[in-house]
Amino acid sequence: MRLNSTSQYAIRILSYIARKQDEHILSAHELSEALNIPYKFLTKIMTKLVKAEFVESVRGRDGGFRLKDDPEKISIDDVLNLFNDSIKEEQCLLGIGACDTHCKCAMHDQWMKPKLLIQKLFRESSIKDISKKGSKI
Amino acid sequence: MRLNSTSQYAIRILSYIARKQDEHILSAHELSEALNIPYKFLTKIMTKLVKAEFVESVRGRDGGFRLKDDPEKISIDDVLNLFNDSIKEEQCLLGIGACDTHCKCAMHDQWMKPKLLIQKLFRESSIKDISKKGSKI
DNA sequence: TTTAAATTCTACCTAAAGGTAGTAATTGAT
DNA sequence: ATCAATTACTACCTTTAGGTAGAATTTAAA
Ligand code: SF4
Ligand code: SF4
Repeated sequence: MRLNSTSQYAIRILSYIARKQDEHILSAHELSEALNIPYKFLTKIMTKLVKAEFVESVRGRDGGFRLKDDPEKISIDDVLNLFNDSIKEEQCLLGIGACDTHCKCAMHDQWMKPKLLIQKLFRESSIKDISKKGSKI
Repeated sequence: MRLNSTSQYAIRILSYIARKQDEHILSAHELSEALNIPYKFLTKIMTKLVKAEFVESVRGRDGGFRLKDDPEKISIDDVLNLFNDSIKEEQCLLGIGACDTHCKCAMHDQWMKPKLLIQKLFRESSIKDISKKGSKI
């Protein structure tokens, strides 16, 4: 019952870039060290973020990464979707799925509340929100 | 962001046994077919449930499984704990952990609400609750 | 006492997540 | 032109979750 590591890394990466990119462009080495993410694994995530057009890369010496869009335009849910890790409408607690109002497990209704809260949290939080000064990434 | 298959299976198994055990003892074959869980995988889960003393087994011909305790005494959280799948106090959204009130990510406070709701749901729901007639398992 | 239906044990297999290694390509600075 | 710092690409490795196979053990009934 947790986000997978790759999604967690991706959110922290984007958030860190958002916070620092006005000072200087961010290299994979800096990101790896600052965020304590294995370098080789980080570069793998970066190429996914580049292909998904969340960030754009500058190759060659003095290269690095910067956000392609404004950080308030990227929601957490957008990022999670890239890694198949968001909470979908049909998300089921017991893995049966496709139940309806007449036939459902006893936990279904209680499961809706936290589920909707999490969906809302992911959809309404942007990378800008979580990159605010003073907050941990 | 979901329960692992093994936990889901275990909850459904216990719930099914709770509902049917007054009629007859439940064999692995019946459970496997009724719940659509691969037979060999189910028997593996059953031995864990036996060792954890959620169910007791009757070996040999006409054997099977029955609950060891009253179904209202087994909470969903108890079951999830057996499979390292419950939501812990320190459960973190971004995987950084060990943050405090002064230093936390921007999502921490919003994450508390759904997290507490889910904890409550798991702790206050028993196998009896979810095995009620008319509800899917 | 044999048989068949059941659980239990040990060992293995497969797929996915998480992570690593090495090399090629790009590019600014010297 | 060369070099060093950088991203991009391809391929592999390790761990964990999920699942399978087969034989051993137990027991009620014929
Ligand atoms: S009723 Fe229960 S089993 Fe059915 S879809 Fe909802 S959570 Fe899943
Ligand atoms: S503040 Fe954020 S990163 Fe820190 S423990 Fe809470 S959820 Fe995790």
